[in-house]
Amino acid sequence: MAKIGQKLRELRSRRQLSVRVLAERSGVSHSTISLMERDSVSPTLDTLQAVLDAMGSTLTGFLSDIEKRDSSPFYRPDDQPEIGNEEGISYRIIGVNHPNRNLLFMKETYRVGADTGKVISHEAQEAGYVVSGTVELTIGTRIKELHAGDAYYFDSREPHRFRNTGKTEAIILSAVAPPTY
Amino acid sequence: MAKIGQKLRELRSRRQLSVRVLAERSGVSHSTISLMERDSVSPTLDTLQAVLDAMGSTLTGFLSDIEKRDSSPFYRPDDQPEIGNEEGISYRIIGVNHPNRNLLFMKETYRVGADTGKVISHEAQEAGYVVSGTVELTIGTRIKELHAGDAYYFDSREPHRFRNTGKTEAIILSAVAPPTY
DNA sequence: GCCTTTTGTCTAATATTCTTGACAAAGCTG
DNA sequence: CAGCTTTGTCAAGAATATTAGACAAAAGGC
Repeated sequence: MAKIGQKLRELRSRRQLSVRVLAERSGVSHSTISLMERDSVSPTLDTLQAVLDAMGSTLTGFLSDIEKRDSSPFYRPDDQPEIGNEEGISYRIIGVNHPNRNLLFMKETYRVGADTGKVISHEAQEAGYVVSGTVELTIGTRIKELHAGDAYYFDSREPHRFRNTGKTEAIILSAVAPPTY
Repeated sequence: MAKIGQKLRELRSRRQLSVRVLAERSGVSHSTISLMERDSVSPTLDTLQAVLDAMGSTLTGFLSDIEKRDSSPFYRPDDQPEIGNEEGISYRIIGVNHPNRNLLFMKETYRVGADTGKVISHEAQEAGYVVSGTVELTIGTRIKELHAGDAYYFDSREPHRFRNTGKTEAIILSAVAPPTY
């Protein structure tokens, strides 16, 4: 359960509003507000928005404060969730907890023979560094085999393809921005 | 109902995840995800967060995109919600829709005789300009009567008090930053 | 002091979200 | 084409959020 109660009450107190006045102004019942402030419910997006509206706040503004509060800047392996799906390819994200991220940083792992196939992404730029293994990278019509120490930087709009052509697992550290992701 | 469905589906498609895979990974049932993507429910904060987590996204990042989409930079009087409470005093906020606001801009209206009483705010700075009317402003131990054209700038930590000492309604335009508000 | 109003919380009933399981359509395999 | 898997959606029940109303405690008013 997201702990938004305290912050919610702070906002209300600062405005010197009673639970009931805020209720009437937001169109949400007084009991719901009371419950929310004590973290005994996980409010619906709509009701939370209604309450924040009535106080001149926004979901984004409000939640970014909340998320900042319990976000650590350190990420051990366990804190790097897998976001990919493809067979034999792992994308582990660094910085999940960062509220308003404008950078997607990942650790990519390719099994022997793994292949992304042709990919065309949204508008963004992408850079990476091969930590270990061998990866054949195709960008548009250009192909190159990259080894540990090699790197790349391209526009995600161009069709691109990663393929592990080596005999061992390949590891890449990469960054994408902006992360409309 | 907040229209998050489309964006949610975008995120999922981009990762080439099926509804069911995302369901398993997030711990949220497949049907719920389907419902969310078609905007037929207003999800709970918890479930939305769970789904976003599974895709390496965050509430803030996700919602700021959503709110950006339908936020107009223009605010007519009707779009300037009242956020105050005190008798005879109106605080109308400019820029409610702006997702990640770091400035609180307000139009304050004081009826004849209206008085805020002594106020001590959180850490912030505050500036304002008297548009019309007469306002007696107390900051710490300093008192001054301000008329149309006069202005002020002080640290919100200092106890302050606004009082309409004129014979007409007084109007102030003010700004506070940061708006932990 | 006594009355009234306002404060936040709690409870029972209602409305909504969420889940489990079933369904048809589309894609794949042979 | 038949059979199998995977796709997203739908329907009924379980779980949870939300509401209306009652309650006690605190705050004024006189």
